[in-house]
Amino acid sequence: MSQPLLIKLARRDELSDEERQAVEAAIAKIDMVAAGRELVAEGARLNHSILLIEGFTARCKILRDGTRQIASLHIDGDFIDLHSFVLKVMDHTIVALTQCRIAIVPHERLKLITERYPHLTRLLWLNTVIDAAIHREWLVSVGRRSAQASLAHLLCEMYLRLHAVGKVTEWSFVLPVTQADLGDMLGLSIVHVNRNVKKLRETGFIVWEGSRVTIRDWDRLSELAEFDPTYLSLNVEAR
Amino acid sequence: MSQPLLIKLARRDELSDEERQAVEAAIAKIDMVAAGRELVAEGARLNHSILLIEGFTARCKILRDGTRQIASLHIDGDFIDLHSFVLKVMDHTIVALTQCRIAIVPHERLKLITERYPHLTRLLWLNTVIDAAIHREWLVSVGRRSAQASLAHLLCEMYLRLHAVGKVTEWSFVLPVTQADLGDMLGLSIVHVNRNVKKLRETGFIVWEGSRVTIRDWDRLSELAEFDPTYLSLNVEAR
DNA sequence: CGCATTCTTGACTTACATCAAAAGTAGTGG
DNA sequence: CCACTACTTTTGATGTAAGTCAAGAATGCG
Repeated sequence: MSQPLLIKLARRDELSDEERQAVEAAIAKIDMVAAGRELVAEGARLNHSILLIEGFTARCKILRDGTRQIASLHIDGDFIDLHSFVLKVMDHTIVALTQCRIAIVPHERLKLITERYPHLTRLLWLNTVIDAAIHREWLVSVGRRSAQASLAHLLCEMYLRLHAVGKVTEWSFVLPVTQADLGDMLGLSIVHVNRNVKKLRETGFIVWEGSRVTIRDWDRLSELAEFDPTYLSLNVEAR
Repeated sequence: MSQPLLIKLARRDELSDEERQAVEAAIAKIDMVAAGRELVAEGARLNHSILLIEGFTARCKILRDGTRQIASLHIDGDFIDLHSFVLKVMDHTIVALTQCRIAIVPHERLKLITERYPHLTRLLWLNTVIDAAIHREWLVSVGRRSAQASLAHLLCEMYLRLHAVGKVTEWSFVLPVTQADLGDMLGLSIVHVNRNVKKLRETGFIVWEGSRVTIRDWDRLSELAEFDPTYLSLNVEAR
């Protein structure tokens, strides 16, 4: 149960021992990857998927003029390119924001899971559907929320997701992203991010020093962000 | 094979007769829904999924102040809330933009498919993963593309998707959305949409009269949009 | 210590929003 | 078939959130 993916899955539904073993058995090998490295390249044709065991990665699309849009952030236990199992050709890039420990899972073994473990298959499917729900929520931020509300929303999301895998202590967590990265997530310029982080700090709802964020007033922060955690599906259900 | 979902699946991988029958057998009943009606409400707990047989629907999130963000548009053959099969509680709303013919598919029958037809399960899974890819592409539009490029990108996407289910004749298709809807898709105001539709018309790459769009210069339109169709996975592969 | 990022702030510009109102289009019913 | 209403499209005038350019300060790293 050191495997954070198992923690993550067990947050959504009960897992049998057999299913836990099936997940462990799917892993072919473990690798370390340095910060800044590209884990998956857009256009690549893959025969394995990557499971993030520890670290932060970003799922992004890069435009011709060099600007980029980050579509989601991933943390311990996220099956970051489970997509490639059915997509075959990747439509986006995945980069490591920090040093990462990853597990390589051959598509052949995932196929076996779909043939033998329908319930586990549904839970993995759920994982990709939650990713889509996160994209939708980000779309709302970029399209309709103010810069300040978008930042607040991101902090609420990361707090809950990190909490779910045990990476929060006393309302405090590490978010190793630069303000340039934040701009690429929220569709904003660096300067505008900087000014709105400042405004958010001035509310006193959070303390944000370096890469450490501490939430001081969850109620008012989530109110400001109009945050509703439903999309993260953080409840145990028979699925 | 009247079922447009089967056309859509067959565009991505070969389907056996048994699988085709399994899809047909999953349908419990067919309903008609009037334009403007809400098909699925945010927060609803469902025990069936909806397959769109004919019509246009929008997947959207509604904010407190009444503004909304549309996260994707759906057409004939889209399994519009297959998500709910694993999510259980919906995080967004689905509205009918036109009159729609829909099929009701009980979750019980989908569960049976996951137990008996692993390959068909992977194809359905692929459907939800393509939805996520569409969200990502829209995120790029809203976050990083100009209003004009975003509009052009949307037209390219809808052209290819409608083409894939046989709803295009000679570069021409019907897109029954108002400029207010377009604003909600691209995170823009009605006025700004109107001005950019005008600019796009002036390029001569398209003709857009009422709800009918005709593409006159695909190369330059897709160039303007920086459109890459990879994300739609419109190729047959063993999945 | 020196170099490279990242953060911060100021000055100025621009894409897009808001407000307002006219003109076009479509559906309804008498 | 026309009159009525409701919605949609279009345009102008003006305001504002966010972008760009630039440069100094802080931070971190070899």
